[in-house]
Amino acid sequence: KAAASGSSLNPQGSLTLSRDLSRKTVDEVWKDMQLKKVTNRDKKIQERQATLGEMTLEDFLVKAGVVAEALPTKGGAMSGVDSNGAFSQHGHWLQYQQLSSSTQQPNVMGGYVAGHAIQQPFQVGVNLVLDAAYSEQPASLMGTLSDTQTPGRKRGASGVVVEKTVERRQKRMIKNRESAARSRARRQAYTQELEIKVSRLEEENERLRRLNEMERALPSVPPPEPKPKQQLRRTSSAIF
Amino acid sequence: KAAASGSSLNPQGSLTLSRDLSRKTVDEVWKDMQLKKVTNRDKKIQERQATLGEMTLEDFLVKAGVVAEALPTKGGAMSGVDSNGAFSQHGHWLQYQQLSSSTQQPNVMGGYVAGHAIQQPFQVGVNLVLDAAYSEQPASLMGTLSDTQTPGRKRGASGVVVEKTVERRQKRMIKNRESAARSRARRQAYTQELEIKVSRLEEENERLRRLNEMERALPSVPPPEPKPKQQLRRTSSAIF
DNA sequence: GTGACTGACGTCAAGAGC
DNA sequence: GCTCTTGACGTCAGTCAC
Repeated sequence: KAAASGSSLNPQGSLTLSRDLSRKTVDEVWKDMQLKKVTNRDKKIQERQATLGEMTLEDFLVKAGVVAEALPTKGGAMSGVDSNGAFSQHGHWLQYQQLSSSTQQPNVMGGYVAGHAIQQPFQVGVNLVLDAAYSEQPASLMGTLSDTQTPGRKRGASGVVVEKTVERRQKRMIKNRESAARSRARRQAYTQELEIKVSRLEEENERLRRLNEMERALPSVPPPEPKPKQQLRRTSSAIF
Repeated sequence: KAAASGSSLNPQGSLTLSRDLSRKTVDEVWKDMQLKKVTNRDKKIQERQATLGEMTLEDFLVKAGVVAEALPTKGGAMSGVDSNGAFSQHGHWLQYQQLSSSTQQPNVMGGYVAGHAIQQPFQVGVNLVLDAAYSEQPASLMGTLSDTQTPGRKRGASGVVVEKTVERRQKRMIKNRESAARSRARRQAYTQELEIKVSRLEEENERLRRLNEMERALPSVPPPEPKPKQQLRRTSSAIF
């Protein structure tokens, strides 16, 4: 295993290629839709169109019933998709995510479960999530602690507030997304550069070593041409 | 910007530390829950909205329906939760994730949904997921489409099938997670090594260069001390 | 085909800098 | 306070090997 990866690991002049370009097409989209992403769309929707749509989600969560009203966006949104165009380009639209957490914060909730752990082998734990939480919390057990966060206001105004919060958060996310991309690119460049540097240095090193040896052997002879190229000195002579 | 990052970018002997250990627990979970889950949840939702009509609804429906039947587990599951106990310790059970895609493939999709979770042993299944949310949808608008796709078998068996699929997928995910971690570690080590190598080479290079120079100056003298440090000679004599 | 590895992305949480 | 950046993680898709 390691070996295999090794090669790729030390690619020296490597890759990264077919990335942006040939991205996805149907499947991707599909996938996105399916998995998480589906989300995105929303995002956009929201983003731009925002308002309604956005809310909607929220609402949805909050109260499913309510929602009804919002959506007529439908198709439009879709097409609109790119509207924002920030980068529509081909691919990925973006995704959005959801919100969720919003309200809830760390602690509170208490419960919750899960945790989880991580790595290694096994564990499995399970969890389940429950989510209901959000929507409904009639919830069973957990309700216990919970519920309630957002003590005070909630329904009435909350919609608005929430919306705002969500929007904001989302925006941040987008920014961060871009930032991450930049960062990644940078890092990659850095690594590549390191590789290059190493090879250059190694080479140079070898050369020096050889030269040294040579010099030791026959002291008198000056380096024939260490760096010929360097030598092209003044062509026309600037006249200082 | 770049500058700032630069420093971090070229850390030379750097970090990476608190990694495995202090992992998370609650939050992770939380997050996952939130995000994905939610997402998923929304996913659905949105789909609708967004695309609107598209099938999502269907999914929804389907799912919902299915879910309902399949998993009434709800609470039960919850409690069951730890059953496996791998380690319950305090926390973590693990997360679950959801799923979505499963069956669907390109085309048809079927819907599906939800899933859930679990782990290992047995699962009991359930997971519930989310759904409930959905559950509700008697929804207004959507009822429209309808139900049913998945021509062939569906209800009856599907639960099982789905569950199986999900389980599998989940397992894969875990594995992949671990693998990714390994890969990451490896890569990091690689980078670090590169950095070290570069600095070593640079140093060596300098040394060689100097040596060379020296040698050129006084040909006859053999290398006085290639490695001065080694020599720590007498301190006090410095009387120049 | 199943499993491992990895490139790429997105997300989050800390931290730096303003 | 804010943003931007980055380390770390998880996820997905694709590849290579068994």
